[in-house]
Amino acid sequence: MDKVYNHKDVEEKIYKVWEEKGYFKPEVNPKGKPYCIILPPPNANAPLHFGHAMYVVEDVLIRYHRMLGNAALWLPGADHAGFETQFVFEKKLQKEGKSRFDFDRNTLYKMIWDFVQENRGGMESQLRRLGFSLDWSRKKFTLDQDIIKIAYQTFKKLYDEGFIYRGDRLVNYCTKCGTSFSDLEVNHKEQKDPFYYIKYGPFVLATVRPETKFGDTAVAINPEDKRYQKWVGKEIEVQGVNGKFKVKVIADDLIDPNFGTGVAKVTPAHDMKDFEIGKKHNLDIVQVIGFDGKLNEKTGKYQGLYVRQARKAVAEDMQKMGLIEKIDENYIHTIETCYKCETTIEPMLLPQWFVKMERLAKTAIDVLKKGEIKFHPQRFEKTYLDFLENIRDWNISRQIVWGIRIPAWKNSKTGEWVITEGEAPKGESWKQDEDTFDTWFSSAQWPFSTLMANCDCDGSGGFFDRFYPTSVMETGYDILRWWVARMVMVGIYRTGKVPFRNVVLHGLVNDPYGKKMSKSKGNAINPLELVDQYGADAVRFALIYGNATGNDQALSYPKLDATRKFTNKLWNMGRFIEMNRTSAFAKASTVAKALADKSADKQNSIEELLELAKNNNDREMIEKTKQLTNEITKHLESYNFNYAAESLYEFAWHEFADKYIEDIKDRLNPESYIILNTLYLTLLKLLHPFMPFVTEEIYQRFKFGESVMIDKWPAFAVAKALADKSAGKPSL
RNA sequence: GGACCCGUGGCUCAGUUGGUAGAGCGUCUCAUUUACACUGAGAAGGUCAGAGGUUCGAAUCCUCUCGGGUCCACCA
Repeated sequence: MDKVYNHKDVEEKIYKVWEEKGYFKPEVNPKGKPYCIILPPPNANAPLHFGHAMYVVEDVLIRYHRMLGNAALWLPGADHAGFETQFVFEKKLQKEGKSRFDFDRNTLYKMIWDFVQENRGGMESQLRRLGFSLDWSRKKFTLDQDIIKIAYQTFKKLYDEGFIYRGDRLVNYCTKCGTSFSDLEVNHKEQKDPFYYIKYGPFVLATVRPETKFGDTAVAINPEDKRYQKWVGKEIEVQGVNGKFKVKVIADDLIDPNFGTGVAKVTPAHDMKDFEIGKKHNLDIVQVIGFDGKLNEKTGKYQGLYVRQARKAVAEDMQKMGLIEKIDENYIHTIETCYKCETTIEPMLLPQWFVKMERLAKTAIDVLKKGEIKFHPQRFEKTYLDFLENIRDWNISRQIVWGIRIPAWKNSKTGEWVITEGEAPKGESWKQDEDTFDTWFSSAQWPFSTLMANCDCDGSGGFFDRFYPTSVMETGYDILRWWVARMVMVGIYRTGKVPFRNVVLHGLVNDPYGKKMSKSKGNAINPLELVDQYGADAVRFALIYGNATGNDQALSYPKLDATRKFTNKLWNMGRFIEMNRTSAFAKASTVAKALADKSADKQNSIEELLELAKNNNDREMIEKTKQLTNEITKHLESYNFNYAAESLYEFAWHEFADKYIEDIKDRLNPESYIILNTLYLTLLKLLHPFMPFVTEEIYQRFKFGESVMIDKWPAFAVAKALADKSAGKPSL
């Protein structure tokens, strides 16, 4: 063995062998209990960011369970990331002086498809570099035909059972991106805007949006408000910039009598709350802003102006006409913006496909309360419940082409809608809806759709039957609502079972100064650069060590240095043991020599070793290793990865190397050597889920090519040894 | 407006059911050329943000305050 461990000589070579030998497949343990994690599918089009490196937690779990003898399946995939990807692609088009409107739907789709295919391999090879033991033979893409088919079936089932409606409802619309969004995709931002107190018939009312006045169809007050009660039910005449108009005065308790003047104009077509009021009171809905973000023909001379321009123009004209009583210039309120381009969201009346969420949410709440699903750390249950208990219907239509086109056909003659599993209805005059599904609609089905779309090639039944519900869903807490909660709802709906038993959430990896990494800020660090520099094992260990599950962490170079040194320490412990092999047996009997050849590397149970050990320090070390094994097992079972990593680090370095090896140096004999060797191999096994490469490299050198990856977890070995013993098999 | 997280030695963070404060890096002293200088032995360094409470005992539980961050929210 070389003096220094060099990860560059080891990692790619080992990964290749693992993959070629099929070690990533659950078939490695054909009779094992199924254990399954579905990888949160990264965006097929984008390189990995640091969040993805946190999937190391999943690899730790998978490797641990594989060593326990489970049929461990970690299923990879890629997400088409509908809107995200189309957004990136449109930017590229823009640079070339083109726009999406220059192409028809199919051409555009094909162009994005090719664009994604070009970039797709990058993400997969990056996951390999991190050592992730993913079963690549089972990988899926959200736009695979079989996955699409399953999404269609789910949509149809939802439709047939009354969960889907086409809503004439206000949606969050970004006039720049040209699509609507779900409520989750909208950001809220505080902003200072002029607050106009305008004369409105007999009233004065406050508004930030005088330009929507053309769409007013009522004036509202609180029913308890004595000041204005006499006007309720009456029609009033209002002087506007385009002449006089009449509106009704209504009473609604959504109006806060203490806000502004206690009077509000109601513009159902352009305000979420006004829309609610309008529905209750059967008000007309008059749209005055178009999908291009400009005022329309109903606004007279203001037609063609963008909202901001129109606001200014209308306010100035009102000022001239003496219709403004005062302007509060320091009014701070919250506006909605597009999470992608930051344009102010315009609530728009646009028929969209909605999923009724209330009943679905209830099932997802129930499974948590019944304990069928558990969160680690538990505090995230609160976020989950908060979302589900206040859920609103989910707009799943997007006005983009990159995605799964909604399988809904409208009859142009009758206006009737037909939902299918993808095939066009028979007969003429059917036209398919132009919209595609929200990406999260297909992502929400990922645990079951990936498993349904995988057949089990040994003929023992479908993957779905075998691996669903999956064991663990591990992802960043930032997509708990977007993804985890929706997977639970849709999973239960479609299959009758929870999609996973445990949810493990990891935190964000921030830059070394604790700031969120982002491409636009220029502080994003590519995880692969660190893998090059420190080795995958060190990067993996650094992400787990010293950071409680679910907490954010700042990337730390000193920590990476420490973990890299740790890989070298492990290597040199091995080097010491290897170098002393011959000398330890030099004066030994023939039996001992035989052990030196092969049997010294044999898996021994702790109990067998204790029988062998005559030296008290050896006996103590055996006990300590046994304790460590139990401790690590316990920590992994409770998802306390950092405890496990810390215990391993402390034990390996300061107990095993600093004390035990130093002590044993001067008294090596065949017995003590066997103990040393066995305990060291045990340690490698315990470390393997965390540091797969260095442990594998050493293990294979010690065990003549046998792989630690598919060897058994020490606790298992202990139990097995005990069983063998009671069955009368000889020890050693 | 609501919720959550964080505030522990110079820095980054652990601290698992409450039981005399821990790690890595950094600093200082010493040792050794050793399996490993990507080393070993040892040292200094913390009123655990602040205040109050529960308790025999609180970094840990409760209340409040201050500071940093995140998420949710239809006040026109």
